[in-house]
Amino acid sequence: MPRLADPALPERRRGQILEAARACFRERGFRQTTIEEICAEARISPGALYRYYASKADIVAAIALDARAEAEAALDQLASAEALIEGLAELAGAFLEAFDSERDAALLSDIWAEAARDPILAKALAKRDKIARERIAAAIDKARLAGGAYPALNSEEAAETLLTALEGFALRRALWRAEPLAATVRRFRTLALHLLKPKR
Amino acid sequence: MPRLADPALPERRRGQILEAARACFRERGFRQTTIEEICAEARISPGALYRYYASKADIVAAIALDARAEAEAALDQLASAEALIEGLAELAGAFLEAFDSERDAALLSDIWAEAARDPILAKALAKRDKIARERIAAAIDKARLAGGAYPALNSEEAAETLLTALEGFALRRALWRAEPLAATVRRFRTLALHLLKPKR
DNA sequence: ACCTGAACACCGTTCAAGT
DNA sequence: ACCTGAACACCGTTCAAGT
Repeated sequence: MPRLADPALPERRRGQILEAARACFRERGFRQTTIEEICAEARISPGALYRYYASKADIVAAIALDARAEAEAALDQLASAEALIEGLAELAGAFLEAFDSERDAALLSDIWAEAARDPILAKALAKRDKIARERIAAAIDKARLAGGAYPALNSEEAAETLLTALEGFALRRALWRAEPLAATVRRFRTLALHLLKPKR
Repeated sequence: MPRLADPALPERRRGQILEAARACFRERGFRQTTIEEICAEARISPGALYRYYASKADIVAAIALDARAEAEAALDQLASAEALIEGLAELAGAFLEAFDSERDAALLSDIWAEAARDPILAKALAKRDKIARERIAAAIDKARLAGGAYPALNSEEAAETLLTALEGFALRRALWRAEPLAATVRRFRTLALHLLKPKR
């Protein structure tokens, strides 16, 4: 009987559960998959699962934040990008791709629905959103010095408008998946161009 | 015992149920309200409710389509508007307002989450979306003749981008409700201006 | 033809008991 | 300290029985 438990166990279990949940959600969507199914996939009992996550919603929240973090890796590229517009287009591509596999589409709207009634998740999303907004605004300000953006532009506001449109595009793809991803990126690029750049 | 039943009854019952559901959703959100609560509010039994709606999801779908239809009344104003940009701003105001009361915020994301897995609802939303897109594109084309829009603009695509951003703005308000409605409308107006108008 | 409401099925969560 | 799995609570949906 060890006096100290394996200190890595909790993290391992949480990862194990999240991986299983992701697989199930992808297969059947958030509402259709049961805790029992996640448990089976993770080879763990319900009681054990609830030791590591307080609720099913808590599991979606964890997945949601992971997915956002992944998409935001593209923010780094933005800072070092030569051209603002191209950098933004790449950012859009990364974000759209992160939520584009067959079933993640439904996950995207589930996340928002969940956030609408879970203040903790909403706050966490808001925090990530703020980071993205600031980074984009900074990139706009930097580009402006080189004449790559309207001088009079409010960069904070423009950044938020771009993020807003990006979420909107992602949502549409989730529901209707009409066009190839590149076409959506091109639309976003056009928007960014009109919104930010003088002349055209 | 009448040979023919009251032919207005079904429609009356459906309205009665929808009204009750709306009240409950507004109060507690979609997932938190139970069928039993809707039944109590509508003064009807569960069995009777299921005679008129196939499922709880079916009820949200009906409310969703109603709300959209209401917001789209503003499309008529758009056609007759003197100035394109002002017309669009009014349209945005109407749409945002339709989903802006305390609890309708959550309803908005519920609708999308529901549509992500209910093809019937998704199709119905797509149909309404198409109508809005075409009307906006027509307004852009009309304004273009008077020099109110880029000559080279793809009006269909621009219309879709505007709708996309509008949905994105509505979603953000639903989650964070940071700013007054007029501020969001102003953001949307700026976007429309940059996207559509030559010069600025 | 329309309705009632008890019963059913399902699933998220808990907890007494094990090691 | 960590786990199991049966039991509980809740809720969407159905259906036999009424009028």
